[in-house]
Amino acid sequence: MSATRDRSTGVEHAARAVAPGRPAHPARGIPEATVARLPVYLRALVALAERGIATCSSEELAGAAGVNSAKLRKDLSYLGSYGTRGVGYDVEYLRYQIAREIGVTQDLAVVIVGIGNLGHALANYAGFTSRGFRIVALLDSDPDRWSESVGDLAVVPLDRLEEVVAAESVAIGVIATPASAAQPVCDRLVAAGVTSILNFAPVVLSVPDGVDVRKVDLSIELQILAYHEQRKAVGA
Amino acid sequence: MSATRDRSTGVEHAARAVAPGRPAHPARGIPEATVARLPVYLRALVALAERGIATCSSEELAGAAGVNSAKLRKDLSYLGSYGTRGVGYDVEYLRYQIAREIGVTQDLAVVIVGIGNLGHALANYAGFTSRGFRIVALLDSDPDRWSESVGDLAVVPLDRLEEVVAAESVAIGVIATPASAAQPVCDRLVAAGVTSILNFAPVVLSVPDGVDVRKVDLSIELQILAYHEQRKAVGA
DNA sequence: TAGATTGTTAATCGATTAACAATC
DNA sequence: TAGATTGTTAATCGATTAACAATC
Repeated sequence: MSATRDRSTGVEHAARAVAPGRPAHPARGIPEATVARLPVYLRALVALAERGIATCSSEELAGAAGVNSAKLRKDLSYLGSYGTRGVGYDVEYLRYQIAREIGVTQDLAVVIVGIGNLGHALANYAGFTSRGFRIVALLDSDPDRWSESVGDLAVVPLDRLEEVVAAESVAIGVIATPASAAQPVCDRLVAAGVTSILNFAPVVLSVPDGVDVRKVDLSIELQILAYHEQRKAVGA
Repeated sequence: MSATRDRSTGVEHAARAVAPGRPAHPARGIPEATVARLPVYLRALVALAERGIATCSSEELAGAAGVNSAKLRKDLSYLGSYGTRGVGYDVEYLRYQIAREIGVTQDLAVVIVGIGNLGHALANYAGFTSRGFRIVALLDSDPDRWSESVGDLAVVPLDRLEEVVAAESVAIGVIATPASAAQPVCDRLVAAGVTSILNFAPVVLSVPDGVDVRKVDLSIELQILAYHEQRKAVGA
Protein backbone atom coordinates (compact mmCIF):
# COMPACT_ATOMS: atom_id res chain seq x y z
CA MET A 1 0.00 0.00 0.00
CA SER A 2 1.33 3.43 -0.80
CA ALA A 3 0.05 6.89 -0.13
CA THR A 4 -2.02 8.34 -2.94
CA ARG A 5 -2.26 11.95 -3.84
CA ASP A 6 -5.26 13.85 -2.53
CA ARG A 7 -5.73 17.15 -4.22
CA SER A 8 -6.97 18.93 -1.13
CA THR A 9 -4.57 17.45 1.37
CA GLY A 10 -1.44 17.03 -0.66
CA VAL A 11 -0.45 13.49 0.04
CA GLU A 12 2.22 12.57 -2.44
CA HIS A 13 1.43 9.95 -5.04
CA ALA A 14 3.13 6.75 -6.01
CA ALA A 15 6.79 7.18 -6.88
CA ARG A 16 7.18 8.13 -10.51
CA ALA A 17 10.89 8.04 -11.13
CA VAL A 18 12.32 10.73 -13.36
CA ALA A 19 15.79 10.11 -14.72
CA PRO A 20 17.93 12.69 -12.91
CA GLY A 21 20.34 14.87 -14.81
CA ARG A 22 18.65 13.97 -18.05
CA PRO A 23 17.02 17.04 -19.59
CA ALA A 24 15.02 15.15 -22.23
CA HIS A 25 13.90 17.07 -25.27
CA PRO A 26 10.32 18.12 -24.47
CA ALA A 27 11.17 18.52 -20.79
CA ARG A 28 9.37 15.75 -18.91
CA GLY A 29 8.23 16.34 -15.36
CA ILE A 30 5.67 19.11 -15.31
CA PRO A 31 5.09 20.24 -11.69
CA GLU A 32 1.95 18.81 -10.15
CA ALA A 33 0.57 22.27 -9.41
CA THR A 34 0.90 23.12 -13.07
CA VAL A 35 -0.77 19.88 -14.19
CA ALA A 36 -3.75 20.73 -11.99
CA ARG A 37 -4.13 24.09 -13.72
CA LEU A 38 -3.82 22.92 -17.32
CA PRO A 39 -7.49 21.82 -17.47
CA VAL A 40 -8.48 25.26 -16.18
CA TYR A 41 -6.54 26.94 -18.98
CA LEU A 42 -8.04 24.53 -21.47
CA ARG A 43 -11.55 25.43 -20.40
CA ALA A 44 -10.77 29.15 -20.55
CA LEU A 45 -9.39 28.74 -24.07
CA VAL A 46 -12.50 26.84 -25.18
CA ALA A 47 -14.64 29.67 -23.81
CA LEU A 48 -12.55 32.28 -25.64
CA ALA A 49 -12.76 30.29 -28.87
CA GLU A 50 -16.54 30.07 -28.54
CA ARG A 51 -16.66 33.84 -28.26
CA GLY A 52 -14.80 34.04 -31.53
CA ILE A 53 -11.55 35.30 -30.04
CA ALA A 54 -8.55 34.16 -32.09
CA THR A 55 -5.68 35.60 -30.07
CA CYS A 56 -5.15 36.50 -26.45
CA SER A 57 -2.40 37.78 -24.20
CA SER A 58 -1.23 35.97 -21.07
CA GLU A 59 -2.97 38.72 -19.12
CA GLU A 60 -6.33 38.01 -20.79
CA LEU A 61 -6.09 34.25 -20.54
CA ALA A 62 -4.97 34.47 -16.93
CA GLY A 63 -7.97 36.65 -16.16
CA ALA A 64 -10.32 34.13 -17.70
CA ALA A 65 -8.68 31.31 -15.75
CA GLY A 66 -8.56 33.13 -12.42
CA VAL A 67 -4.78 33.13 -11.98
CA ASN A 68 -2.14 35.80 -12.35
CA SER A 69 -0.32 36.15 -15.62
CA ALA A 70 3.16 35.37 -14.29
CA LYS A 71 1.95 32.01 -13.07
CA LEU A 72 0.23 31.31 -16.37
CA ARG A 73 3.35 32.07 -18.41
CA LYS A 74 5.49 30.01 -16.09
CA ASP A 75 3.06 27.10 -16.39
CA LEU A 76 2.95 27.30 -20.18
CA SER A 77 6.72 27.46 -20.33
CA TYR A 78 6.85 23.86 -19.11
CA LEU A 79 4.98 22.76 -22.22
CA GLY A 80 7.03 24.68 -24.74
CA SER A 81 7.03 28.07 -26.43
CA TYR A 82 3.61 28.35 -27.93
CA GLY A 83 3.20 32.12 -27.79
CA THR A 84 4.55 34.99 -29.85
CA ARG A 85 6.34 37.82 -28.08
CA GLY A 86 4.67 41.14 -28.61
CA VAL A 87 1.51 39.41 -29.82
CA GLY A 88 0.22 36.74 -27.44
CA TYR A 89 -1.19 33.27 -27.99
CA ASP A 90 -3.22 31.83 -30.82
CA VAL A 91 -6.29 30.51 -29.00
CA GLU A 92 -6.89 27.43 -31.17
CA TYR A 93 -3.24 26.46 -31.33
CA LEU A 94 -2.66 26.76 -27.59
CA ARG A 95 -5.90 24.92 -26.95
CA TYR A 96 -4.74 22.04 -29.08
CA GLN A 97 -1.31 21.93 -27.46
CA ILE A 98 -2.73 21.85 -23.94
CA ALA A 99 -5.32 19.22 -24.87
CA ARG A 100 -2.55 17.10 -26.32
CA GLU A 101 -0.38 17.55 -23.25
CA ILE A 102 -3.21 16.51 -20.93
CA GLY A 103 -4.05 13.62 -23.18
CA VAL A 104 -7.75 14.36 -23.72
CA THR A 105 -7.28 13.81 -27.43
CA GLN A 106 -7.44 10.07 -26.86
CA ASP A 107 -10.73 8.69 -25.53
CA LEU A 108 -10.35 7.10 -22.09
CA ALA A 109 -12.91 4.57 -20.92
CA VAL A 110 -14.58 5.32 -17.58
CA VAL A 111 -16.85 3.25 -15.36
CA ILE A 112 -19.02 4.67 -12.59
CA VAL A 113 -19.69 2.43 -9.62
CA GLY A 114 -22.59 3.27 -7.33
CA ILE A 115 -25.59 4.77 -9.13
CA GLY A 116 -27.37 6.56 -6.32
CA ASN A 117 -28.14 10.28 -6.46
CA LEU A 118 -24.54 11.21 -6.96
CA GLY A 119 -23.84 8.46 -9.48
CA HIS A 120 -26.86 9.61 -11.47
CA ALA A 121 -25.60 13.16 -11.44
CA LEU A 122 -22.16 12.07 -12.56
CA ALA A 123 -23.54 9.88 -15.34
CA ASN A 124 -25.55 12.83 -16.63
CA TYR A 125 -22.84 15.39 -16.18
CA ALA A 126 -21.90 16.85 -19.53
CA GLY A 127 -18.31 17.45 -18.50
CA PHE A 128 -17.84 13.73 -18.10
CA THR A 129 -19.07 12.79 -21.52
CA SER A 130 -17.32 15.67 -23.25
CA ARG A 131 -14.36 14.97 -25.47
CA GLY A 132 -11.65 12.83 -23.94
CA PHE A 133 -13.82 10.47 -21.89
CA ARG A 134 -16.25 7.72 -22.64
CA ILE A 135 -18.49 6.31 -19.93
CA VAL A 136 -18.74 2.63 -20.78
CA ALA A 137 -20.66 1.26 -17.82
CA LEU A 138 -22.75 2.13 -14.78
CA LEU A 139 -22.46 -0.51 -12.07
CA ASP A 140 -24.46 -1.05 -8.92
CA SER A 141 -24.89 -3.91 -6.47
CA ASP A 142 -28.57 -3.20 -5.85
CA PRO A 143 -30.87 -5.35 -8.07
CA ASP A 144 -33.57 -2.68 -7.85
CA ARG A 145 -31.36 -0.40 -9.89
CA TRP A 146 -30.60 -2.87 -12.68
CA SER A 147 -33.80 -1.93 -14.45
CA GLU A 148 -32.84 1.74 -14.53
CA SER A 149 -30.89 3.48 -17.21
CA VAL A 150 -29.27 6.88 -17.38
CA GLY A 151 -29.07 8.43 -20.80
CA ASP A 152 -28.45 5.52 -23.11
CA LEU A 153 -26.57 3.42 -20.56
CA ALA A 154 -28.20 0.72 -18.47
CA VAL A 155 -27.24 0.12 -14.86
CA VAL A 156 -25.63 -3.32 -14.70
CA PRO A 157 -24.80 -5.66 -11.80
CA LEU A 158 -21.57 -5.00 -9.92
CA ASP A 159 -20.66 -8.63 -10.67
CA ARG A 160 -19.86 -7.62 -14.20
CA LEU A 161 -17.13 -5.19 -13.12
CA GLU A 162 -14.16 -7.36 -14.10
CA GLU A 163 -15.74 -8.33 -17.40
CA VAL A 164 -16.47 -4.72 -18.38
CA VAL A 165 -13.06 -3.40 -17.33
CA ALA A 166 -11.32 -6.06 -19.40
CA ALA A 167 -13.56 -5.75 -22.44
CA GLU A 168 -13.34 -1.98 -22.65
CA SER A 169 -9.80 -1.46 -21.33
CA VAL A 170 -11.17 0.84 -18.67
CA ALA A 171 -8.54 3.25 -17.37
CA ILE A 172 -10.54 5.29 -14.88
CA GLY A 173 -12.97 4.14 -12.20
CA VAL A 174 -15.31 6.56 -10.47
CA ILE A 175 -16.44 5.43 -7.02
CA ALA A 176 -19.75 6.92 -5.88
CA THR A 177 -20.73 4.16 -3.47
CA PRO A 178 -21.43 4.42 0.26
CA ALA A 179 -18.28 4.60 2.39
CA SER A 180 -18.41 0.97 3.42
CA ALA A 181 -18.33 -0.33 -0.15
CA ALA A 182 -15.60 1.96 -1.42
CA GLN A 183 -12.48 -0.02 -0.48
CA PRO A 184 -13.75 -3.39 -1.73
CA VAL A 185 -14.87 -1.79 -4.99
CA CYS A 186 -11.52 -0.04 -5.29
CA ASP A 187 -9.69 -3.35 -4.76
CA ARG A 188 -11.70 -5.00 -7.49
CA LEU A 189 -11.15 -2.13 -9.91
CA VAL A 190 -7.41 -2.21 -9.29
CA ALA A 191 -7.24 -6.00 -9.57
CA ALA A 192 -9.08 -5.76 -12.87
CA GLY A 193 -6.50 -3.32 -14.21
CA VAL A 194 -7.82 0.17 -13.50
CA THR A 195 -4.95 2.53 -12.64
CA SER A 196 -6.81 5.78 -11.92
CA ILE A 197 -9.57 6.26 -9.40
CA LEU A 198 -11.80 9.24 -8.71
CA ASN A 199 -13.26 8.69 -5.25
CA PHE A 200 -16.39 10.42 -3.95
CA ALA A 201 -16.80 8.18 -0.91
CA PRO A 202 -15.65 9.68 2.40
CA VAL A 203 -12.86 7.17 3.06
CA VAL A 204 -9.12 7.04 2.56
CA LEU A 205 -8.49 4.39 -0.06
CA SER A 206 -5.44 2.12 0.00
CA VAL A 207 -4.01 1.32 -3.39
CA PRO A 208 -0.76 -0.19 -4.66
CA ASP A 209 2.01 1.89 -6.17
CA GLY A 210 1.26 3.09 -9.65
CA VAL A 211 -2.43 3.68 -9.03
CA ASP A 212 -3.55 7.29 -8.81
CA VAL A 213 -6.40 8.25 -6.54
CA ARG A 214 -8.07 11.63 -6.48
CA LYS A 215 -10.69 12.39 -3.92
CA VAL A 216 -13.64 14.74 -3.98
CA ASP A 217 -15.08 15.23 -0.56
CA LEU A 218 -18.05 17.50 -0.15
CA SER A 219 -18.18 17.66 3.60
CA ILE A 220 -14.47 18.42 3.81
CA GLU A 221 -14.95 21.33 1.44
CA LEU A 222 -17.74 22.65 3.64
CA GLN A 223 -15.62 22.32 6.74
CA ILE A 224 -12.78 24.28 5.19
CA LEU A 225 -15.24 27.06 4.42
CA ALA A 226 -16.57 26.82 7.96
CA TYR A 227 -13.09 27.37 9.36
CA HIS A 228 -12.74 30.61 7.42
CA GLU A 229 -16.28 31.68 8.32
CA GLN A 230 -15.40 31.36 11.97
CA ARG A 231 -12.35 33.58 11.50
CA LYS A 232 -14.39 36.23 9.74
CA ALA A 233 -16.93 36.30 12.55
CA VAL A 234 -14.21 36.73 15.17
CA GLY A 235 -12.20 39.28 13.22
CA ALA A 236 -15.05 41.58 12.23
CA MET B 1 -13.17 41.64 -7.77
CA SER B 2 -10.38 39.67 -6.22
CA ALA B 3 -8.97 36.27 -6.88
CA THR B 4 -10.50 33.53 -4.80
CA ARG B 5 -8.77 30.42 -3.63
CA ASP B 6 -9.36 27.30 -5.64
CA ARG B 7 -8.27 24.19 -3.84
CA SER B 8 -6.98 22.44 -6.89
CA THR B 9 -5.28 25.35 -8.56
CA GLY B 10 -4.03 27.33 -5.61
CA VAL B 11 -5.21 30.82 -6.39
CA GLU B 12 -4.70 32.88 -3.29
CA HIS B 13 -7.73 34.13 -1.43
CA ALA B 14 -8.82 37.54 -0.31
CA ALA B 15 -6.26 39.31 1.85
CA ARG B 16 -6.67 38.35 5.46
CA ALA B 17 -4.30 40.59 7.38
CA VAL B 18 -2.44 39.06 10.28
CA ALA B 19 -0.85 41.47 12.72
CA PRO B 20 2.88 41.00 12.11
CA GLY B 21 5.26 40.47 15.00
CA ARG B 22 2.37 39.71 17.30
CA PRO B 23 2.56 36.11 18.49
CA ALA B 24 -0.94 36.03 19.94
CA HIS B 25 -1.70 33.45 22.61
CA PRO B 26 -3.36 30.58 20.71
CA ALA B 27 -1.19 31.22 17.63
CA ARG B 28 -3.46 32.57 14.92
CA GLY B 29 -2.63 31.87 11.31
CA ILE B 30 -2.76 28.15 10.69
CA PRO B 31 -1.24 27.36 7.28
CA GLU B 32 -3.82 26.79 4.56
CA ALA B 33 -2.47 23.31 3.81
CA THR B 34 -2.98 22.39 7.45
CA VAL B 35 -6.52 23.79 7.51
CA ALA B 36 -7.39 21.59 4.52
CA ARG B 37 -6.23 18.51 6.42
CA LEU B 38 -7.98 19.18 9.72
CA PRO B 39 -11.32 17.81 8.46
CA VAL B 40 -9.50 14.66 7.32
CA TYR B 41 -8.07 14.17 10.80
CA LEU B 42 -11.46 14.85 12.31
CA ARG B 43 -13.07 12.16 10.20
CA ALA B 44 -10.32 9.68 11.06
CA LEU B 45 -10.81 10.40 14.76
CA VAL B 46 -14.55 9.89 14.47
CA ALA B 47 -13.91 6.54 12.81
CA LEU B 48 -11.47 5.51 15.56
CA ALA B 49 -13.94 6.56 18.25
CA GLU B 50 -16.67 4.50 16.59
CA ARG B 51 -14.39 1.50 16.74
CA GLY B 52 -14.06 2.07 20.46
CA ILE B 53 -10.46 3.21 20.35
CA ALA B 54 -9.71 5.64 23.18
CA THR B 55 -6.06 6.48 22.48
CA CYS B 56 -3.88 6.57 19.40
CA SER B 57 -0.35 7.48 18.41
CA SER B 58 0.46 9.99 15.69
CA GLU B 59 1.54 7.02 13.60
CA GLU B 60 -1.86 5.34 13.90
CA LEU B 61 -3.87 8.49 13.29
CA ALA B 62 -1.68 9.43 10.35
CA GLY B 63 -2.25 5.99 8.86
CA ALA B 64 -6.01 6.38 9.17
CA ALA B 65 -5.86 9.82 7.58
CA GLY B 66 -3.52 8.87 4.78
CA VAL B 67 -0.65 11.22 5.66
CA ASN B 68 2.74 10.65 7.25
CA SER B 69 3.11 11.08 10.97
CA ALA B 70 5.61 13.94 10.83
CA LYS B 71 3.12 16.01 8.88
CA LEU B 72 0.34 15.11 11.27
CA ARG B 73 2.32 16.16 14.33
CA LYS B 74 3.41 19.36 12.67
CA ASP B 75 -0.20 20.14 11.76
CA LEU B 76 -1.47 19.45 15.26
CA SER B 77 1.29 21.58 16.74
CA TYR B 78 -0.38 24.65 15.21
CA LEU B 79 -3.46 24.02 17.34
CA GLY B 80 -1.68 23.42 20.62
CA SER B 81 -0.23 20.54 22.61
CA TYR B 82 -3.04 18.07 22.82
CA GLY B 83 -0.99 14.88 23.02
CA THR B 84 0.99 13.18 25.76
CA ARG B 85 4.60 12.25 25.09
CA GLY B 86 5.22 8.57 25.39
CA VAL B 87 1.48 7.87 25.21
CA GLY B 88 -0.23 9.48 22.21
CA TYR B 89 -3.53 11.30 21.80
CA ASP B 90 -6.85 10.86 23.58
CA VAL B 91 -9.20 10.28 20.65
CA GLU B 92 -12.24 12.07 22.09
CA TYR B 93 -10.27 15.00 23.40
CA LEU B 94 -8.38 15.58 20.15
CA ARG B 95 -11.59 15.16 18.20
CA TYR B 96 -13.24 17.87 20.24
CA GLN B 97 -10.28 20.21 19.90
CA ILE B 98 -10.13 19.86 16.13
CA ALA B 99 -13.90 20.25 15.79
CA ARG B 100 -13.70 23.42 17.85
CA GLU B 101 -10.81 24.75 15.79
CA ILE B 102 -12.66 24.16 12.52
CA GLY B 103 -15.82 25.65 13.98
CA VAL B 104 -18.17 22.77 13.29
CA THR B 105 -19.48 23.02 16.83
CA GLN B 106 -21.66 25.92 15.78
CA ASP B 107 -24.37 25.20 13.23
CA LEU B 108 -23.86 27.10 9.98
CA ALA B 109 -26.84 27.69 7.70
CA VAL B 110 -26.41 26.51 4.10
CA VAL B 111 -28.51 27.03 0.98
CA ILE B 112 -28.25 24.96 -2.17
CA VAL B 113 -29.05 26.68 -5.44
CA GLY B 114 -29.85 24.55 -8.47
CA ILE B 115 -31.70 21.34 -7.68
CA GLY B 116 -30.90 19.19 -10.69
CA ASN B 117 -29.29 15.79 -10.37
CA LEU B 118 -26.29 17.15 -8.52
CA GLY B 119 -28.34 19.43 -6.29
CA HIS B 120 -30.50 16.46 -5.35
CA ALA B 121 -27.44 14.43 -4.50
CA LEU B 122 -26.04 17.25 -2.39
CA ALA B 123 -29.32 17.78 -0.56
CA ASN B 124 -29.42 14.09 0.31
CA TYR B 125 -25.74 13.77 1.13
CA ALA B 126 -25.36 12.79 4.75
CA GLY B 127 -22.06 14.61 5.13
CA PHE B 128 -23.83 17.86 4.45
CA THR B 129 -26.46 17.46 7.08
CA SER B 130 -24.10 16.02 9.67
CA ARG B 131 -23.17 18.08 12.68
CA GLY B 132 -21.99 21.57 11.92
CA PHE B 133 -24.26 22.37 9.00
CA ARG B 134 -27.93 22.97 8.51
CA ILE B 135 -29.44 23.08 5.04
CA VAL B 136 -32.14 25.71 5.30
CA ALA B 137 -33.32 26.00 1.70
CA LEU B 138 -33.23 24.43 -1.75
CA LEU B 139 -33.67 27.01 -4.47
CA ASP B 140 -34.34 26.64 -8.19
CA SER B 141 -35.52 28.93 -10.95
CA ASP B 142 -37.54 26.22 -12.72
CA PRO B 143 -41.25 26.27 -11.71
CA ASP B 144 -41.50 22.56 -12.53
CA ARG B 145 -39.25 21.84 -9.58
CA TRP B 146 -41.16 23.91 -7.03
CA SER B 147 -43.49 21.02 -6.39
CA GLU B 148 -40.62 18.68 -5.53
CA SER B 149 -39.09 18.15 -2.16
CA VAL B 150 -35.93 16.42 -1.03
CA GLY B 151 -36.03 14.89 2.41
CA ASP B 152 -38.15 17.30 4.42
CA LEU B 153 -37.18 20.39 2.45
CA ALA B 154 -39.27 21.79 -0.38
CA VAL B 155 -37.69 23.30 -3.46
CA VAL B 156 -38.57 26.99 -3.48
CA PRO B 157 -38.36 29.70 -6.17
CA LEU B 158 -35.01 31.36 -6.69
CA ASP B 159 -36.79 34.67 -6.13
CA ARG B 160 -36.85 33.92 -2.45
CA LEU B 161 -33.05 33.79 -2.21
CA GLU B 162 -32.57 37.16 -0.52
CA GLU B 163 -35.43 36.56 1.88
CA VAL B 164 -34.10 33.16 2.98
CA VAL B 165 -30.51 34.31 3.34
CA ALA B 166 -31.58 37.21 5.55
CA ALA B 167 -34.08 35.24 7.64
CA GLU B 168 -31.72 32.36 8.37
CA SER B 169 -28.40 34.26 8.44
CA VAL B 170 -27.07 31.96 5.75
CA ALA B 171 -23.27 31.81 5.76
CA ILE B 172 -22.59 29.31 2.99
CA GLY B 173 -24.09 29.08 -0.48
CA VAL B 174 -23.71 25.98 -2.62
CA ILE B 175 -24.00 26.61 -6.36
CA ALA B 176 -25.08 23.58 -8.39
CA THR B 177 -26.61 25.45 -11.31
CA PRO B 178 -25.67 25.29 -14.99
CA ALA B 179 -22.56 27.31 -15.85
CA SER B 180 -24.50 30.22 -17.30
CA ALA B 181 -26.47 30.84 -14.10
CA ALA B 182 -23.56 30.54 -11.68
CA GLN B 183 -22.18 34.08 -11.72
CA PRO B 184 -25.57 35.83 -11.40
CA VAL B 185 -26.54 33.49 -8.56
CA CYS B 186 -23.19 34.09 -6.91
CA ASP B 187 -23.67 37.86 -7.17
CA ARG B 188 -27.09 37.60 -5.52
CA LEU B 189 -25.78 35.36 -2.73
CA VAL B 190 -22.94 37.77 -2.02
CA ALA B 191 -25.21 40.82 -2.17
CA ALA B 192 -27.53 39.13 0.31
CA GLY B 193 -24.66 38.62 2.74
CA VAL B 194 -23.26 35.15 2.04
CA THR B 195 -19.49 35.13 2.52
CA SER B 196 -18.59 31.53 1.61
CA ILE B 197 -19.41 29.79 -1.65
CA LEU B 198 -18.98 26.19 -2.72
CA ASN B 199 -19.15 26.17 -6.49
CA PHE B 200 -19.88 23.09 -8.59
CA ALA B 201 -20.48 24.99 -11.82
CA PRO B 202 -17.62 24.89 -14.32
CA VAL B 203 -16.90 28.63 -14.27
CA VAL B 204 -14.46 30.93 -12.51
CA LEU B 205 -16.52 33.08 -10.18
CA SER B 206 -15.68 36.70 -9.45
CA VAL B 207 -16.33 37.79 -5.90
CA PRO B 208 -15.35 40.79 -3.78
CA ASP B 209 -12.63 40.65 -1.15
CA GLY B 210 -13.66 38.82 1.97
CA VAL B 211 -15.73 36.21 0.19
CA ASP B 212 -14.26 32.70 0.03
CA VAL B 213 -14.94 30.49 -2.95
CA ARG B 214 -14.08 26.82 -3.19
CA LYS B 215 -14.60 24.97 -6.39
CA VAL B 216 -15.32 21.33 -7.08
CA ASP B 217 -14.87 20.49 -10.71
CA LEU B 218 -15.49 16.95 -11.85
CA SER B 219 -14.18 17.22 -15.37
CA ILE B 220 -11.00 18.88 -14.17
CA GLU B 221 -10.40 16.00 -11.77
CA LEU B 222 -10.85 13.55 -14.62
CA GLN B 223 -8.44 15.47 -16.81
CA ILE B 224 -5.77 15.46 -14.13
CA LEU B 225 -6.12 11.68 -13.93
CA ALA B 226 -5.99 11.50 -17.72
CA TYR B 227 -2.68 13.32 -17.74
CA HIS B 228 -1.14 10.75 -15.40
CA GLU B 229 -2.71 7.87 -17.35
CA GLN B 230 -1.01 9.10 -20.46
CA ARG B 231 2.35 9.15 -18.69
CA LYS B 232 1.88 5.62 -17.42
CA ALA B 233 1.07 4.37 -20.91
CA VAL B 234 4.20 5.98 -22.33
CA GLY B 235 6.49 4.90 -19.51
CA ALA B 236 5.43 1.27 -19.29
C1' DT C 1 14.77 3.93 35.21
C1' DA C 2 13.83 2.36 30.28
C1' DG C 3 10.88 2.71 26.53
C1' DA C 4 7.81 5.28 23.86
C1' DT C 5 6.16 9.11 21.57
C1' DT C 6 5.28 13.94 21.25
C1' DG C 7 6.42 18.73 19.80
C1' DT C 8 9.88 21.39 17.52
C1' DT C 9 13.87 22.45 14.91
C1' DA C 10 16.26 22.87 10.77
C1' DA C 11 17.05 21.34 6.24
C1' DT C 12 14.94 20.49 1.91
C1' DC C 13 11.82 20.81 -1.53
C1' DG C 14 8.40 22.82 -4.53
C1' DA C 15 5.47 26.72 -5.88
C1' DT C 16 4.74 31.64 -6.53
C1' DT C 17 5.92 36.10 -8.00
C1' DA C 18 8.18 40.24 -9.80
C1' DA C 19 11.16 41.81 -12.91
C1' DC C 20 13.27 42.05 -17.25
C1' DA C 21 15.94 40.57 -21.31
C1' DA C 22 14.62 38.59 -25.57
C1' DT C 23 12.09 39.29 -29.51
C1' DC C 24 8.01 39.75 -32.33
C1' DT D 1 12.09 51.76 -35.00
C1' DA D 2 8.78 51.83 -30.95
C1' DG D 3 5.57 49.31 -28.43
C1' DA D 4 4.01 45.13 -26.70
C1' DT D 5 4.32 40.84 -24.66
C1' DT D 6 6.52 36.44 -24.07
C1' DG D 7 9.72 33.19 -21.75
C1' DT D 8 13.04 32.93 -18.10
C1' DT D 9 15.62 34.18 -14.14
C1' DA D 10 16.15 34.75 -9.43
C1' DA D 11 14.24 35.90 -5.12
C1' DT D 12 10.70 34.77 -1.92
C1' DC D 13 7.46 32.22 0.22
C1' DG D 14 5.17 28.20 2.05
C1' DA D 15 4.96 23.21 2.74
C1' DT D 16 7.17 18.82 3.72
C1' DT D 17 10.19 15.85 6.04
C1' DA D 18 13.70 13.72 9.00
C1' DA D 19 15.71 13.91 13.11
C1' DC D 20 15.86 14.45 17.91
C1' DA D 21 15.49 16.72 22.42
C1' DA D 22 11.88 16.97 25.71
C1' DT D 23 9.12 14.43 28.60
C1' DC D 24 5.48 11.24 29.83
